[in-house]
Amino acid sequence: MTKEISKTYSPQSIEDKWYSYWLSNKYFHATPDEREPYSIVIPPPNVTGVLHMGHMLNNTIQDVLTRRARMQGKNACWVPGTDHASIATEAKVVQMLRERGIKKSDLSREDFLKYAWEWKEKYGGIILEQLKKLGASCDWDRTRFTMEPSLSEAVIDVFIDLYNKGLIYRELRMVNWDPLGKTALSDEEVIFKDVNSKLYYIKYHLTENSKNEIRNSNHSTSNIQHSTFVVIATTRPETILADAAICVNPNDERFKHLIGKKALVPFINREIEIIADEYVAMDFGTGCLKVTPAHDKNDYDLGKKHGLEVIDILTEEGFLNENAQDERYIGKDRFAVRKQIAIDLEEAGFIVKIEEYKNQVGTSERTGAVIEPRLTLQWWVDMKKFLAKNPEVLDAVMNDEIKFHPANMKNTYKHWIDNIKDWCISRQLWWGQQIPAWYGPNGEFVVAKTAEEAVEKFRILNFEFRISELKQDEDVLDTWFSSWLWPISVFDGFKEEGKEDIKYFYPTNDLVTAPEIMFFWVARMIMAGYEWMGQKPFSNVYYTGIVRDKQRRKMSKSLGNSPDPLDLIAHYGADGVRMGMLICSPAGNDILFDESQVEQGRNFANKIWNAFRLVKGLTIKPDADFAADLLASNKISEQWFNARFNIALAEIEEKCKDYKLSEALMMIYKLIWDDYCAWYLEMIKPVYGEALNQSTYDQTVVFFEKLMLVLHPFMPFITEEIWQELTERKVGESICIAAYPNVETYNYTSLQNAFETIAKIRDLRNSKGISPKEAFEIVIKTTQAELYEPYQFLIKKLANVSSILFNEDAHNYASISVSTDQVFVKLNIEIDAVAETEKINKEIEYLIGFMASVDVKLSNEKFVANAKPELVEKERQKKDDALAKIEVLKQSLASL
RNA sequence: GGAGGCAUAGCUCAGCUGGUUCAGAGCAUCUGCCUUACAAGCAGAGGGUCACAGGUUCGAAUCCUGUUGCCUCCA
Repeated sequence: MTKEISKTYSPQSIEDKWYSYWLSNKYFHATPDEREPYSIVIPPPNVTGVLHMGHMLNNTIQDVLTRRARMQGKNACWVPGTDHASIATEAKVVQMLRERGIKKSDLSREDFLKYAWEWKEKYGGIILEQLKKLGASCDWDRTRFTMEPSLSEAVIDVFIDLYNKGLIYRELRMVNWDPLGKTALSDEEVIFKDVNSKLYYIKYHLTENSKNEIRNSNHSTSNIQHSTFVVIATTRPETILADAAICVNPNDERFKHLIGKKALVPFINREIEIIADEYVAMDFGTGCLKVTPAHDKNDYDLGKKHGLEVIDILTEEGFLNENAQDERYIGKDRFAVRKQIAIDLEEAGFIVKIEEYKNQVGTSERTGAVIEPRLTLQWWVDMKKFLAKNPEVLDAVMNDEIKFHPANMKNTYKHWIDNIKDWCISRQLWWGQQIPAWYGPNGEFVVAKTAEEAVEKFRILNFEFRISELKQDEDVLDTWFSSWLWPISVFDGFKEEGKEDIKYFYPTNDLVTAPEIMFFWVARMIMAGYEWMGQKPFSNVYYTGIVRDKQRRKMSKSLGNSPDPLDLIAHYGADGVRMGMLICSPAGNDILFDESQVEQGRNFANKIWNAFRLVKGLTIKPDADFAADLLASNKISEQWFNARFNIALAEIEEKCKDYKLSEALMMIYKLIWDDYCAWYLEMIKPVYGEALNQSTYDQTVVFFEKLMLVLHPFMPFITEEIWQELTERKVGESICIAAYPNVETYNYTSLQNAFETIAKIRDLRNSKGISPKEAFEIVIKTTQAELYEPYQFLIKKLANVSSILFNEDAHNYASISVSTDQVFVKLNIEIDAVAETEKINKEIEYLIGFMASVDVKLSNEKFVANAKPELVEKERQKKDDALAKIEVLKQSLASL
């Protein structure tokens, strides 16, 4: 041994060393060539984001897939990049400015964007640097950003294209309004949360006229109350100031006489009519519904139907405006008003009762603000029309042209597609692609790429405007309106020239993402793929789970239960963290993250490291220097492991094909730890101070290399380190681009009985408290000595046995059963004959019972008639084996 | 309210078209070992009426029905 290898594996220096080696050799850079392509586009993280555990899981999986493909000879390309995340980033920039004492409203659009770009240059892309620590084998030369000029241009072109195709329209509609972000949101960006709130029962007095009319009418049947007021129930008492009507069900006997009468809104005494519509549920609340068209989607529809006035009492920040009429509330936040008005109503005697109530409120996915339905002019994509034009969007998923893993996600996808709503794509923000719509002085508009083109388009419509008269739409597009183009735009698929990349790498192979963005992103990429490429964007979608803590809570900053991935890597090494994340995270399942898993990963790395120490530390001599029986025994060991390896490799490939990566990794783990380390290395390891024969050593190194190749996609760093050290490598060689092993033919040698004998002897030693250093003599009673004879050397070595005899007298030995045979062990302590007899009798008893159950089956005519013949044969075999076993046991009894 | 899913060892999960590769794996636990690659280790062991109740079948963890509990998505 030339140099000392440390006893524990220390990943830190090794990881940095190899990552920069990989980068400088450009192993991850891919350009089209004659090989089969393999491509993945990264789900672009927010440009200002930092790496969290979800990213770790997601990107580890992508890296495993990419590295496997690369080693399997494909031209693998994993495209990294970031998303401009309009609302999230803008919110961060606004906050940064506020901390510096600058208000967004005091800035011009241009100045604000200058600050935003500065911020992006400073903090953007940190996350990509962090991914390098994880070992991500992205093609960094291809790093893209959704707001870089060429990608933005694609977004604008796509908008114009869709507009020209009649798939985009502008309309005044009720939208989800985020009062914090001061922008509209799509339905997908609204998260519903359960809240405890109160249901207020509020009196609305009837007008004097109405009261008189009721008194004078013939409605005085017994079930009519002659109240002078109606009672409504609401969870949002502040919105009474925006009420436009009260609505009852026309079939509701309690209120029939009130229809057409008028009531007064408390405090402001606005007269509102009592109208009738079957929409009102008679059994909810009081049966009287206040109608507030400006602040509720359903009320808006109801108001439209009945021609009601829309009274909007909220500002874009969610404060009450002049329309609220009551001085006490104007200019105050809606939640403050809710509290105050409840008190005021109560004092003024308008409150009948207040109940505890559980309901759901929509909140903004990005800012967390409670959503207000708000009537605004927005841009929409007509999704029904879009899907009618592209039926493949649903079909491809349903017929597995695009395969979802796990497959049950298909149902969710279908449900969403079947119930699709139009997509609100305009956002009242500045950070993003500005909508290419141009307005003339009187509100007339055209959609055009530039002001010049807009002038031209207006001219065609017979409007003569100068550029200075035109005003571009203030809004930007939804972030997802750029990310849905990602698999196309990262390969410059919208450009006229330079089509090599898109032709070669599109459609991509795999997409790895979280299930919660199936609608936001996955579905829309599929739409974009068929609309502009006429092809699916990817063939497989792997949905990862959500990373939770041990108590199943989501990892979040506020709970403080999310470890910093970089700290974990620093502690345990990237390989350890990757292994820990993947070892128990089947596709679609949430992963319950616990640091002990990462510890397991680190321990595994250490185990491999020590196997490496052993192999490197061996002294080697030519085969000629060794006895024939030892060489033969080593050959057997080699043959056995070779078989094990190939069997396992076939299974691993099967699992990977099914995207069952955690199961594949578990198999590799056991292959290395149990088969290679615990069995194989122990089998061939020379006794202390002696050498190993050359041919076995060579084979042992080959096995080790193959194991490193198979493990490399999962644990890239340690495998590279060992692979480089196992044998001489040329400059520029790397495991990254080494060929992945293929399943080869093998001779299977069953060491089953030998292994069982070893295990049982060890157990015997253990249970009797005998030191492993004490050697035993054993006698094997069997009719199949060939199952043991060739492996005597192994049995002696691994179980510390001094001599093996076959079918000799074994009086006063301890006995153990191995398969259908009986092995007798000479212990240097007194055998308790009574206890031994009892043990054997128990075994016989069990076998008799077992045989009886087999007999029941075999004597069942229907079983024999219906079951597969080989199954019946198996049952017969079982019976024969049991009989043989009983015979052996009886003999042992006799010899005691 | 609608849709889908899950329930197997203390924990996380495998168990394909029903039948000895059917009750399995890893971790955790327990016992004994510092046996010169590794105590981040070695050698072993114990743990489950496969949620409950029916049904189909010669045979059910597996198929069907219902019940209960949990989760996810949508409204």
